[in-house]
Amino acid sequence: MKLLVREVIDETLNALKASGALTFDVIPPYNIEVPKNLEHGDWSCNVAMVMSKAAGKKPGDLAELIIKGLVDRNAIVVSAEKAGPGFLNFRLKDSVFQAVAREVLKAGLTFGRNKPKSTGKKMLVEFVSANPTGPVHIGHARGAFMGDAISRLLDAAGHDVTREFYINDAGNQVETLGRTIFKRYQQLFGVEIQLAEGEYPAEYVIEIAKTWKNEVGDAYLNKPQAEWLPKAIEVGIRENLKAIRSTLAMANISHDTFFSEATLHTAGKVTSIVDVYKARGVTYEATEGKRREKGDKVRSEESKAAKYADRQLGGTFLMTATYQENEKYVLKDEEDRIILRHDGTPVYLTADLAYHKEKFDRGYDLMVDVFGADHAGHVPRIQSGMTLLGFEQKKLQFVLVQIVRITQGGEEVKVSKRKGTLFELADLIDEAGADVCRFIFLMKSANAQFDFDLDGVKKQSKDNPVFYFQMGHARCASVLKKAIEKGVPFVGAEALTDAQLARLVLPEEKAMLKKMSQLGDVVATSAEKLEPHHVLYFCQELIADFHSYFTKFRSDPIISDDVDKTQGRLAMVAALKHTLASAFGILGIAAPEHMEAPAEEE
RNA sequence: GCGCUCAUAGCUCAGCUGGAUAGAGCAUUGGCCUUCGAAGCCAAGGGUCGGGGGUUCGAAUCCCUCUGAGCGCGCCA
Repeated sequence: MKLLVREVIDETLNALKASGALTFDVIPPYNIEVPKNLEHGDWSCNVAMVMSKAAGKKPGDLAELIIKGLVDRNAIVVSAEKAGPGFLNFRLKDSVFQAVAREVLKAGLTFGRNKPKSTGKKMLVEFVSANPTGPVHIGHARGAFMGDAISRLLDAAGHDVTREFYINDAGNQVETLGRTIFKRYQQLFGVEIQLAEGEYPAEYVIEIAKTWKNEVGDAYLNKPQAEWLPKAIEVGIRENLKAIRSTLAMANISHDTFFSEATLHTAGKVTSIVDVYKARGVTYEATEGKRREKGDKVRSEESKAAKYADRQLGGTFLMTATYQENEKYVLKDEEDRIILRHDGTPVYLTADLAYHKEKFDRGYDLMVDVFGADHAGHVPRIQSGMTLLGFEQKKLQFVLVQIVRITQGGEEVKVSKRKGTLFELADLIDEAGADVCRFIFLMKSANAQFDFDLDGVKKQSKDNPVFYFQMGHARCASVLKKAIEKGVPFVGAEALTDAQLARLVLPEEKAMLKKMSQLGDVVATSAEKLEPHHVLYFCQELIADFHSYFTKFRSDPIISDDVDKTQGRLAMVAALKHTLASAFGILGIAAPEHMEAPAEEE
């Protein structure tokens, strides 16, 4: 619908240019939007204000010129007016609104989406990537739902999307896991054990030990560490990943690929990336923390750098901060980062750089990393590292989800893996339902910090906005069902006549049709910005309009004795149902046909 | 101390690359069910968009500055 208006404006401007009435090079980007105030027309355009300078005319004069010379080949415009500082306000024929219903019905559940993989662009979304040392807990939840929704959004925008989970299955943390599992394994044979600082006291480790014992008996009980440790790690990662996947499945989230950090090491990709950097001349050797930094940094005495100073023995550094082009710093990082310790072993960053190089080598048009805000400091290092390899930085984008504070009874619930007091995502979904959890996380933009109130989501009440949404869809379904019961089922898009559609003339009906027509735009801009919440708010407005319409015309119901009017209105309801279902699919929440009445609370 | 993110109604949050009178939900108050779902609707109250400068036809939106909050600042991952 908006495109039709754009067509009129573009053609008008070109015609004015051809006739010499107007001079400009190209039409600058301008907006066509829905005015807040209905009196300002159906669609409003700011082109006259935007073009004012380039055309050398006042916005008002330009607007009048456009209105006078309007080229409306499809005859869609009823009126065009100049308003305010130079807005162009258009009113369109009813038939243009009515056509939206037909368009939606034709597209069905894919309305508002581009054809799958039609853009030819390959995209990778990495999200969750929880350490395989324990279950998915509530701290991962926001990133998990966000990453999933972004994937669905990019998919709906017509891109070829791969969802990836990066498994940190190398390094100290999985070794600690392995040691803890072995201790629990020993314990199952009556050995007295004592967990060390940093080891995992939680229940699930005992379960893993039991599984292991069931599989191998006492085979590893008296073996040396060199034999039991790799085995314990293997079992631990396997079992934890199994649990992670099943939790994600509960949340309606799935990944296409699981990428193992360990394979980077075994394939030699971690050491080889160091060689690449060395060959490019962007590394240097330094000792005892004598790395280079931008300016003089003042660190507080309690900083971790000071705390672990005795472990900082120097090694090979990458110029993530001090690399220069034309004697200017071009990278965002603040200090250079070590990539090889003094004994030649790589650090976590080194593997992560190798991982991101791997992603670039796979040839994606866009790579998205969904991180928690506590990893924000990691971003400039990876960006710098990729720039130093000559990769295009804007192909790699980071979505940082802010920390979620979990509260219950007004008090903060701490999420701590180490202490075994973790609040698992699986438990939350059990209690609140997957759609509710997903919805609450997707309601906010990634940048917004917020408190997640456990008491609120557990209640099936008005605190649960997802019910409002699903009710909107269920109500559409209910109306269509009622029509069947009353013997006047909706005839369907094919049999629907223009005369029937022409009965959709109420301002409320036109407003809903106009809004429906915008789903494609909302999806496009949301995908562009990697912000799923716009789709959610779009649904909210549409549903509010429908509820309001439904109530207002209670005495002039959708289903009446007037057959043509009934069919016209049913067409709109069916279109609305498809629009909502399509949008819900992009968000990943269910579109139920029916909802149970809530339990009465006394 | 430095960096990132943020500050909008009593609370939780939207506000699209600057646009016309700043919105929604919850909460509060008052209305609306003999009819297609009242998990709904209508109405009211509630705002110097954290403070101050700047950019221009026009700023919640862009720039600077101050204040306040969260996160980060390890050769852990």
